[in-house]
Amino acid sequence: MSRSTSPVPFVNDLFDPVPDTGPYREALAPGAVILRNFARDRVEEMAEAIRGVLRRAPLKAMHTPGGLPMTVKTSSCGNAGWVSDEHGYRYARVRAHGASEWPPIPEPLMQLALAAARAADYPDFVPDFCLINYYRPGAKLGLHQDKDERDPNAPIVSLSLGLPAEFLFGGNERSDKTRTVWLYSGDVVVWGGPSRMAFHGVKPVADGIDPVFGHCRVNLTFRKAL
DNA sequence: GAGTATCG
DNA sequence: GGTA
Repeated sequence: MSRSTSPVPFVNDLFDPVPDTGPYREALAPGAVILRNFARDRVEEMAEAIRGVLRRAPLKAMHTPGGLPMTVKTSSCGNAGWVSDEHGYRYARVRAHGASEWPPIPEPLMQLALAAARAADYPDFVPDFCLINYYRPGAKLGLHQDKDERDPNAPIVSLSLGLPAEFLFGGNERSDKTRTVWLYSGDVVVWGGPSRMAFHGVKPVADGIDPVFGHCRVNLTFRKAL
């Protein structure tokens, strides 16, 4: 009960803890589902894979097309890198002159994305790109759509790691009503079909300590971008 | 346009 | 919600 509404357990939970649940599905919207605890047993493995990517493609603070800095830092792996600057949002197949290629999607991450897509009834999904979003406490992401990918039939697979966060999920228009759900380390959200272009965002992340990630939240979105 | 302020 |  406390887990589904707040990251802070009731005092009673400390004395009479609710047993951890295993993986289960939660409907979010038509075509969209939350796979609770989907990667819970593989969080350390995910962390190690992410560390490997970030060594080769360090996190960077992007700016919006309007020129203002984003609070979230990003990196990329797969066949492109996500770029936001004064020219807009885009996927860059090649890195800046002098830089090596984007690191490939690590195999454990790829396998997790494929399994999650299958569990969410998108069995044909094969991502070619993964965006790494890194949130320090206070970082947030305003309501937006993922609409720069070539194939609108491919879903988005989103893995949450580290500190919990409130995720906003709306409809195809910015003014549509949004649902707010807490996402915890190891949860996966998949949206596609009628929800593929749904507006979504993340509220400012509250400080805390995650046993594996410490004072940060890391979100991975797997996409068919090219 | 994944940001923010301000106005109506 | 539109505009800057």
